[in-house]
Amino acid sequence: MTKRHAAICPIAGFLNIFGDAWSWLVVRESFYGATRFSEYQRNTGIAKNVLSDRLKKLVDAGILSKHDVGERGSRYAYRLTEKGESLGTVLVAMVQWSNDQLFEPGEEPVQLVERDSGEPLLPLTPVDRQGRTLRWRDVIAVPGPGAPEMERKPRSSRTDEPS
Amino acid sequence: MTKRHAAICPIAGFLNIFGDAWSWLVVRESFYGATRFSEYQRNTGIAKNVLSDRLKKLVDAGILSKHDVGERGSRYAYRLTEKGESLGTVLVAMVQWSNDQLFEPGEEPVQLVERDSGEPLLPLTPVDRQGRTLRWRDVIAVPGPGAPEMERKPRSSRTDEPS
DNA sequence: GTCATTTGGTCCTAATTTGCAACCGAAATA
DNA sequence: TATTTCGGTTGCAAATTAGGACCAAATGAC
Repeated sequence: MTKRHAAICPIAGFLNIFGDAWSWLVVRESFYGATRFSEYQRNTGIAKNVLSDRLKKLVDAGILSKHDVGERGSRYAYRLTEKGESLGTVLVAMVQWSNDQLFEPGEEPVQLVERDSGEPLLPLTPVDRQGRTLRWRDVIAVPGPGAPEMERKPRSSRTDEPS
Repeated sequence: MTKRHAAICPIAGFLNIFGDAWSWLVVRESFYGATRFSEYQRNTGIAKNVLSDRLKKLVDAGILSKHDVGERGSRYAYRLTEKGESLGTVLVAMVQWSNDQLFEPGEEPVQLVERDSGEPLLPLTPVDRQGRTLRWRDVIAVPGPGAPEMERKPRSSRTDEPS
């Protein structure tokens, strides 16, 4: 994928890496333990040429790393980097949203739990520096230190042209 | 977008709605306060026919609702539904990841803060039912009550053919 | 040593999706 | 009555995707 979105916005930056039908499914498979080309292909059904392209791009983006494993033939393993592992938050947020909004209670195909106890996770919740739980409606986005000179009005808009 | 991913996985379900270059940017604009066709178009640079298509699909998916606003001419306003508002968690997770991994410290273009105090949010953190903070590496996905009969081995794989 | 098999791709073509520009109808406004 | 604005639709060229054929390297079987 060519860079489509101006990188002046964290969401645009995120979508430049993951804003297509397949890249995030590859990330999911990596979290579920897939490492091999054929494994990604079987589990996602993605076309080989597209998978090849996506793996290259995820490696370029520093999400996955590619390792030569000396088994018979030319074999490689893809693994999540630290940068890739740190996507766990986003993955969990997506799974919780889908479980809540896309499936009936009791019909969730996947559940998130603590490894040892099997305890389910509570919904992710915003917390401030004092440790106080916030309501989502009280969380807002404001221009950060690296914001372009023309600042965004709270809850208003500004341009984000594709390149 | 036709349904590409089998809906047996929350991530696949999520990507069936948001797995393209533009839909999530429309969601972002909605969170930032955009309501009008022309506003989405200006702020994202998306082509009109594609925007028209994406808005229809987001309305169909129950993420946005379309309202006839009786201003001059035929004018409509799109607004996030409750289902749409509940995507805030995912949006925040994405923004936090991007700020951490895509920008240098001090270069973040957007910051998440508590509305009244201006306090920055802490990173989203998993918590169990006892209120204990968990480490991400201890959070795992297990088959849920609606899992297909063949169960997924922990951190292993299973098929997810596109339709 | 030779043959077959597996993995991890590349290449080609057809179908689909996108970007872009032109056009259009309804309602207000001049 | 003519003009403007909004929210689209339509048509076309360009880019991207899906699907299949093909292929090289490395091993194991014979």
